[in-house]
Amino acid sequence: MAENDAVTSTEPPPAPRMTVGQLQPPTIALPPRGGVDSIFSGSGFGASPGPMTLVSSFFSENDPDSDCRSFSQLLAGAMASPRPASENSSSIRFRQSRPAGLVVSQQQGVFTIPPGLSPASLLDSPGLFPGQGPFGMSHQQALAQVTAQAVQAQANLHVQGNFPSSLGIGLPGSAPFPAFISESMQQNVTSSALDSTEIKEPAQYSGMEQRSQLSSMIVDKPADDGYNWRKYGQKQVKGSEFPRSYYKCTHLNCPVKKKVERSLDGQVTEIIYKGQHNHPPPQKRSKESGNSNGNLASQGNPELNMNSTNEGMTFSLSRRDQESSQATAEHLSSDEEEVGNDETRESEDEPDAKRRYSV
DNA sequence: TTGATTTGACCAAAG
DNA sequence: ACTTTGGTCAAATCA
Repeated sequence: MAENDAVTSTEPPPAPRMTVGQLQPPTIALPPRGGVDSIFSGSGFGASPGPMTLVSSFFSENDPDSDCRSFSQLLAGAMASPRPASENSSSIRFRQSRPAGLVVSQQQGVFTIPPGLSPASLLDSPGLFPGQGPFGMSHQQALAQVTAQAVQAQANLHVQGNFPSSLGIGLPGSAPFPAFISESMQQNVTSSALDSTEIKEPAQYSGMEQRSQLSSMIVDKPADDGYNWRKYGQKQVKGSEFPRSYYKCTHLNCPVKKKVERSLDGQVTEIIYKGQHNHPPPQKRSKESGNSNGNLASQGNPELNMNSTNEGMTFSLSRRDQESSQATAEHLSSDEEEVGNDETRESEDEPDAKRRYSV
């Protein structure tokens, strides 16, 4: 499965995911499938506009080469240096990247942002920008910048209504984003902007202010999916140190599923949504609201990343990841060991996959 | 007692 | 065609 050295644009039909980690150009390639379209235009409900929009906006907007630091760029910087394509492979992604550093999935096409995450968290998270950014700015600054841009993008989206998807936060599962955003986005969701495989958004945000706003927003509403999920499986993914949990939307006919990877601490390293909700999110906080994936974010863990793709969105990055990333950045060469933190310790203790994460 | 979670096994897809 | 890995199922367990 890791073979896509190229961009995930051609990810498998099921759930194309975009990962941020990629050092690739900010452009996010969406699956040919129009998943995005479908998502947005498809079922209006949960179909969430993807957070990717948001993210994508920053990424795509900024050229990798351009001076603007796009999220991806920042990430890239954090990652230290782009790894060979082969490393980008999903399998490796975790190995090196994850523990190492950004949880941000290195999967191509998937880009992650802290999901429940609050941008603030993001900012705080050293993982993204270990030490100092390549650009000379501290990772926090970089994050701030990125966040600001993201926020801006979101804001713009809202206003424009074209971008609905970006905030997709409404996402299928629910986006870890601020509820209000999610809702708004959902309402505004339109497929127009998302039709194209590549989503680009201008990132012209002045910055800090927005960032503050965004942060506030996010902080206020950590990520709540708003949907109820039932766990139906868990598996240790090969390149990952953390197990992946599989959830289904408990709604009657809702086909939506999501994969959540959590670190030992219970922090979500990555969340991938698959499918679209056929129903409106139970806005009331169901038990799930705080639990499944969203709960992670809700839990207040600073770590969250979100990736959205046509059908699926991925959220990743966790505090530990960030931390790890930091460490990783420093010790890129030692891939898995980088995570010398709790997780590592636990991992060692329970090498096997079957560890349970209290959810 | 019911529903959710856990966990090993099975199946399918991809390499 | 085989091997590996991811995803899902289903029985057992727990709350």
